[in-house]
Amino acid sequence: MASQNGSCSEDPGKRQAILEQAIRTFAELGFRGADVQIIADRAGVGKGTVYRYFKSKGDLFWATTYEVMLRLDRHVFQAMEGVEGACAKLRASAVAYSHFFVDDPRYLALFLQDIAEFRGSGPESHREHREKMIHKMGELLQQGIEAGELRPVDTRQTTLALGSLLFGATALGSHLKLMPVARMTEYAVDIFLRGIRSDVSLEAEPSCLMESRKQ
Amino acid sequence: MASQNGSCSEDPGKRQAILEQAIRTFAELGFRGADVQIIADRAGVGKGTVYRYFKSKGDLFWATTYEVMLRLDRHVFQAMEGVEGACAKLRASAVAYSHFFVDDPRYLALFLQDIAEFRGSGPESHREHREKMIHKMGELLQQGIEAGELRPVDTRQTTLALGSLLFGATALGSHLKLMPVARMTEYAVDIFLRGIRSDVSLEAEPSCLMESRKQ
DNA sequence: TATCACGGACGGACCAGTCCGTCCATTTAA
DNA sequence: TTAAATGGACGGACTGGTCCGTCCGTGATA
Repeated sequence: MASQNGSCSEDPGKRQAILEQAIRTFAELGFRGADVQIIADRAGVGKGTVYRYFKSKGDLFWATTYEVMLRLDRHVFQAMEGVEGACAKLRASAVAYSHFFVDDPRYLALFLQDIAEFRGSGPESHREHREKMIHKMGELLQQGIEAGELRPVDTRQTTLALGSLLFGATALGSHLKLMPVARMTEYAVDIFLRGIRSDVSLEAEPSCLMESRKQ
Repeated sequence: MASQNGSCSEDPGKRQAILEQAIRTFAELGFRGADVQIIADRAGVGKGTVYRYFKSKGDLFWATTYEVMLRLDRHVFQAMEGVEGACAKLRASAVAYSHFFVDDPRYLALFLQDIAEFRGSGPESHREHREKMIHKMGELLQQGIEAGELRPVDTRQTTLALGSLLFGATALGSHLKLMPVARMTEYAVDIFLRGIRSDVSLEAEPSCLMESRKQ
């Protein structure tokens, strides 16, 4: 994923410019559809220069998905700062997650490319980072359980289930256009939360789903 | 999606053979990676023959995704036959859904191609069929609500949320290989069900998630 | 002048869709 | 019943175009 460097001196600004245009171009045209020449043109460099900073087209692609992973990570965990309570934190993370992809659909396109084209394979670094994010979410759940706000669920499985829900809602929602993604996500997360909340917590603060019973 | 026919006589068997090999090849190599020549070779016909049965490579691709949609539909709704109760039916459909893609990963690859490459666009027929499936699931939820087994949730939104969960669990699960897909799906659906079950139904038949409280 | 980052022309591989000659099944004529 | 004629389904060579990765000439810098 990293630039292979060798002995040449590299300009981080130029590297970043190429990366940024790669995100844009891969998202628009897909991995195969994206001509490296276009990325070079957009970044204002020659094609040879692209190959100086990145070993191959594939390498460049991995660098872009890694970059987006980092951005998603920052975005989601920043959104949880200052929020109190496990349920509220989870909801905040879900909202941030869906906004991340709705605000910039290129990111979603890139992730889908990754999965569709490369079956989510990719360098070890990607896997490691993913594992780190899963772990962080797991800890958050654990705190919620210890605080009595959540039932004692399996934290890893629950994290993966929540991740699946968010990914599915975002991917399907964005593409099938059956309903606004943000609303869809919030609704789905509410159901999910009601499913993992402790009964005590449920009585204390009924979810919006409960309210619909009045209808 | 349909073969454009014109005035030539067509052999349904040959069409089916081409379609079958197209599923296989698109799944293995992706839309762009799949050479029509390979599909032709595998189906035991000439390349020209492929273009006799399908207007273009894209047309052939739509025909394959439509075919898979039909199979998924049959598979899921067949699994619900003879099952009593809304929750049990939903669980059965979820299990069938995940099995459909786990048993034949080509189907998942095809769907992901569809979303990644074509942004879920595609002929009107696809949209219509999808809408029909959503409607059928919605009716099922409605029956569960009327029977008092489920809380009075919005059936369409809930269907979409469940669909998102299933899709996400299958797609992420299959590719990230973090956990067996079937187990992941069952777990996620249990959480989901607990979130939409009526309290009465919950007391009567505690979900497996409840049991984990004993730990 | 020597060094080196850089750009872009180029080689070669690959592929969608077309088009024409072949071959087979069916029909007509003897 | 056999032989010739006809039409159209079929195969695959071919064309026009695309795109990856390399390599070499150029211009900036020290």
